[in-house]
Amino acid sequence: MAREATPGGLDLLVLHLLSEREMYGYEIVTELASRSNAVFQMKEGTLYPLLHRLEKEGAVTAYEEKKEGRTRRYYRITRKGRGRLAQQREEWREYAAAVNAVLCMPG
Amino acid sequence: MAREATPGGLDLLVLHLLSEREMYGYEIVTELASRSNAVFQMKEGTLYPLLHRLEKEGAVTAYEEKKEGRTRRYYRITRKGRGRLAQQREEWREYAAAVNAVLCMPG
DNA sequence: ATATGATACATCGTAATACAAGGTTTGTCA
DNA sequence: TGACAAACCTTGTATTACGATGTATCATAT
Repeated sequence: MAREATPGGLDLLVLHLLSEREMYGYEIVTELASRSNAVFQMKEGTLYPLLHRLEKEGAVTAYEEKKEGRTRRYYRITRKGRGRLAQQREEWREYAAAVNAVLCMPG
Repeated sequence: MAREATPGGLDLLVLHLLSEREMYGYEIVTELASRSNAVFQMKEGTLYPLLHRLEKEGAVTAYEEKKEGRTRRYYRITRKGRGRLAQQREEWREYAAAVNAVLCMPG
């Protein structure tokens, strides 16, 4: 299908969380689980490569900080990242509507 | 994430169409495009292997028929296929709700 | 008469994605 | 002290959808 349609795009979820506040990797995993009522149980082997990729692409920046005795790597969304987020949000909306249309399900 | 959650599952869309009536491959492609307002433009390189897999798994059966001068391979959903359809429909519903929950979007 | 494009099937190689499995360090609590 | 949670990471692997390409038949336009 249209590649952009792939809503497996975890980018969308991660970028959205970071658009609300800075977070570190492990926190993203737990936050996703809690907000989705445990539907999303993102694995670390999925998240960390994803964050590194987003950083390389300039959608997020990162810095390390020691907090509560732990060294954490915090991520902050960039202007570019916000642009992508808006676009992916729209793609998700379109995709979901299309699936529901095919299934004859109400939005 | 949860593997089952992957709504990239085109199986869902294809099985749903076949649950309404028998269809042949090429028809599925055009039907998906028309119902989704051209959001879904499934490629033949995607569909045919998918149908073969569904057949091997016993979710559909197939038979060839000459109609309108063309030899077509029609697919019919099986009981097993209907079971899977119901399950995937539920998974889609759950997945979409979870995404919307994370994004703070209304259903 | 012939060329083009739509119909209809198919396969093969490739890129992206998420995961499983494994590993390290530090802190907390029994 | 030992176990477990927090927090980061990498490598290999399976799945998925796609691009490219191929074949054959039929309709339509030139």
